[in-house]
Amino acid sequence: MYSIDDKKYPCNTSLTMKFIGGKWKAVILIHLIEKKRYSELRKECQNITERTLSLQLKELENDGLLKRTVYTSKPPLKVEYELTDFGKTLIPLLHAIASWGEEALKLNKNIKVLEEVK
Amino acid sequence: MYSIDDKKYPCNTSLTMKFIGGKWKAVILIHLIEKKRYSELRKECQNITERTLSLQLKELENDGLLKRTVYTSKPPLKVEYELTDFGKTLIPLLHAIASWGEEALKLNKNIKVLEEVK
DNA sequence: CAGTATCCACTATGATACTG
DNA sequence: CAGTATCATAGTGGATACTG
Repeated sequence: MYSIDDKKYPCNTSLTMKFIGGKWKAVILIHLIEKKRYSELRKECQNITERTLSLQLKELENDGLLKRTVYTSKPPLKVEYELTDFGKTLIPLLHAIASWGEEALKLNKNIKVLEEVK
Repeated sequence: MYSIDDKKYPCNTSLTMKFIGGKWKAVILIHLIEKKRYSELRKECQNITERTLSLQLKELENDGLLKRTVYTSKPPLKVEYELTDFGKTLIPLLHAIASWGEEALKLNKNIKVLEEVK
């Protein structure tokens, strides 16, 4: 049994899910394998709202998985996000997650492929 | 862009998280690498409530990841859960998730190890 | 540009008690 | 034994408008 900030995680698996679970975290992390600006990230994470992206980025930063760097002092701002060394240890896992998604596509006939509706 | 039952998933990664995301799914799945009865599973997934376990199992069954078999017609019931062939394709990923949890334990000093309080 | 503020809906999770 | 029913709460996600 483990705990972080008084929340309990019964096993290694639940510990990992604390970091990458939820609807968006893994998606954000895989896009941040390459350092990226906020606006680029938003375009790539289709459907995510600014509010949600912002909240998730903050959590990931607090969890020590990524680093936020501000390059300008006045608007327009330039902010970049990138994985920390700790975050980088997730890269193989993130690739494995993406690969299984591709695999699932072949095996599960309930998954439909939609056209890019722009 | 993919969809399952009219819900949208923008990439492979989000597709995978649809199947194993959430607080408990990955934990349940990794315990079901070996076929197991409901009561065994409940003991092993510490802290989970019966209601939540029940709901999650139903979702996993609907998603085609596991199979439920009832062995008795009257109470006391004997029910076993096991991975389907599709579910078994997740096994390497589940192991990878558990391994990263162990790794994180070494790298992240915010993670505390609690005694088994029983 | 990179967010925050506000308000709201929906989903997930939980506690407890009960049943075929 | 293996759940379901009921009620309650917390967390996540979303729409829209606004700001340093």
